[in-house]
Amino acid sequence: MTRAKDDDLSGTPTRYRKRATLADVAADLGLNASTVSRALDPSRHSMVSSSTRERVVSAAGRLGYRPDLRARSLMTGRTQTIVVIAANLGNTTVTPVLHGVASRVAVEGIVPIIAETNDDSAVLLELIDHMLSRRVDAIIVMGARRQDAAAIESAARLVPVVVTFRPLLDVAVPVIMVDDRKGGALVAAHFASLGHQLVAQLPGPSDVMNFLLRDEGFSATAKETGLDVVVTPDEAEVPTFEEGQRLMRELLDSDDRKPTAIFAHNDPMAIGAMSVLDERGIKIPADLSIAGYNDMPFTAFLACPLTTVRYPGWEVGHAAADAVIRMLAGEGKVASVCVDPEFVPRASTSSARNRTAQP
Amino acid sequence: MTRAKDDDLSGTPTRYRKRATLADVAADLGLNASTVSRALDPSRHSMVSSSTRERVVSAAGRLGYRPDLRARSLMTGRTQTIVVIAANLGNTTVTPVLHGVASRVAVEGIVPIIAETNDDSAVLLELIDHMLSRRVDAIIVMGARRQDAAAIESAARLVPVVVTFRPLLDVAVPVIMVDDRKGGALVAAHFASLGHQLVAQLPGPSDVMNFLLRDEGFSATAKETGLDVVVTPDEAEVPTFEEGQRLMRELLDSDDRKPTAIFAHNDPMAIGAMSVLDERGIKIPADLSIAGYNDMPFTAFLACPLTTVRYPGWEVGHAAADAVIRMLAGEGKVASVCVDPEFVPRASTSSARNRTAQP
DNA sequence: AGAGTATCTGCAAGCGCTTGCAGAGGAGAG
DNA sequence: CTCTCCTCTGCAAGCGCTTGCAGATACTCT
Repeated sequence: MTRAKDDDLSGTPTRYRKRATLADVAADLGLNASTVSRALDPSRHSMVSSSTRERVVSAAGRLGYRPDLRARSLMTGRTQTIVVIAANLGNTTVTPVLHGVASRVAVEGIVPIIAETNDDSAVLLELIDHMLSRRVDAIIVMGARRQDAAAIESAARLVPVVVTFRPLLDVAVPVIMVDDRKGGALVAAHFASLGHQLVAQLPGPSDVMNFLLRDEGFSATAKETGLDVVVTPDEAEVPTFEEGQRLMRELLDSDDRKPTAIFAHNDPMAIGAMSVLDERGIKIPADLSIAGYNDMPFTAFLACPLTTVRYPGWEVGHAAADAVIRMLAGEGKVASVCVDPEFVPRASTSSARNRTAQP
Repeated sequence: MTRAKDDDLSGTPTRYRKRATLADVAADLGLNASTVSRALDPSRHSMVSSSTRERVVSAAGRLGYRPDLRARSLMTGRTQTIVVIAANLGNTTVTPVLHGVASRVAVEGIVPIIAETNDDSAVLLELIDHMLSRRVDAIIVMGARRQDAAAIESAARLVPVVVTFRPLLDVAVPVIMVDDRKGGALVAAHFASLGHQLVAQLPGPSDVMNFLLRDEGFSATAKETGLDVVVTPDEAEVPTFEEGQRLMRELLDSDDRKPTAIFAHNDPMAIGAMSVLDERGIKIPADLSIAGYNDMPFTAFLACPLTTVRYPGWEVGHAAADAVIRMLAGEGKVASVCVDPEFVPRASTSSARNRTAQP
């Protein structure tokens, strides 16, 4: 590999302009690079006479000078970068979190960069490693599974790290989470209040805390309110539309007693389940009530508007960013945060009273 | 500002471990940093004896050494980074594009980083500037508007830049686009084939090429097939659910003749329009046919499954990444690409024959 | 045995920036 | 007029890495 910058390009039709350096603008003005550096930095403005400052600014503009952030960060020790690592950007629930993060870090002059793991632990590890090599100032992990805890803690010895979106228990970093246990409880309480007696879940993968907690909250409240829960034989490998279909089919095809209300652990799974019910001519909510989780966009406009639980993503992202920024500022002990979800009843759940006997 | 790295942290409760450098592992082994550097780089492996190579690898592991990519890139001239700047990550259509990009660059050992403009030109310019300062190797712009062309061309003099997702005409960089003109034409042809005679559009903002082209394609084919098009008084400022509602209301409330089929320029607008129709008791497709654009997830499971046009996002992303990578490789003239969209008929459009007279 | 050739390692420069220190020059005080 | 102090600029080191070159071994061949 030759020294790419000048050589590689020289023979090719497309040429990219060489970038002006601090030394270039200094030379242009017969100044020293250090003076130019000071003149261009607002916080060191005052060390330079206003006349040279003006000359520097104009020359920098003329030459199209842009500071090289790599070189700068090498000296300052800060890259002014934080990275948020998401499992899957296609998940509409993550977007508000990203926006919450962006809105918090923007005021610090920090640019968040985003990376995606495709929900693959191996990719997560690689990405963490890569970002450490890149010397990002902090990491927000949005897509962790339980087995990732060790890697996260190890990264946390090097830079501030927080875990959010998918919480982890017993991890030695701040966790910014939504109270999914309460979310699950809300759904169970709703089912109970509608008079259901036999209900079931379409559980997401239990190695993701969110789903485990939804299950716990749902089950606990079901017990308290005397709701009978059909144990679902299987859980989704990934919490998707397709897996929702599969689980719904399994439930329908099993020899178990048939529940009158179903709690799908997220909206895509609920919609998958609804598509199966539609196939089989089972009416929602007349024959079967169904609730989802997350309040995805447009869930209000499905064939049957979906009862769900709103995930307060923006708030979560904001809190997560706030946590890493405080850690960056040297604040010693940064606390974990738990945000409340909000129940959103719609038409897909209804009273169990006038239900016909099970087929 | 003091030298942050060591000083700032020293007094605080949280301490972050100092990172091992090449010099550290060299010192540990009594070697020179250059030897360690060579031992750790697969492509220069062979310049170093296998015994020292093993010692180096083990010492590097023991000390937790991670190369500093900033410093490396300063020497190599490549950051191995490309950035994709999207307008809005909440738009589910962008995700497949991102995945297409990622899948193409991964094989080059390049990590794509993602940034978001919130569809704000000022933010786009800032972001481009920032990424140039960061010395990213290339930029993929996914959220451009017409007025951004100059800034994009100016960036393109420094690094490879391609424009995609929202194409720009007359911009001196490769454009990877979907043939939205054809997409619009497909919808008009569909309406004509169903026997509609009077139709209308809910247009997206015309300073975004996609919408302009959809309009052109739709209008041209409408003319060819003898379709009469009600001129919509207004266009959406942003192509959202809410603007879809607003435009639909305007159309319904105007004194114009009432169309029997509507082409909303994207799915969220179509869904907004549907919500208004639902409010007013207008049945889809019995009273009014409606088509959207993009084939967002779950549009098949709306109250009325939506006829739409699939946006081949993955293919677009892949092609865009391929273009910048070829530019990076010094390939002179990289061509623009135009990918075909795919028509997806569903239940929201139907024959106009047995339509009642207009109210 | 001596010359020639691989093979391996070290040296030092330099990527583009920041920053402590020192020096030049001018202003103000005595 | 001298001494001090302040303002402004330059010098040089160094952040952590790569890389051309040179030197030191070890190995082959005649």
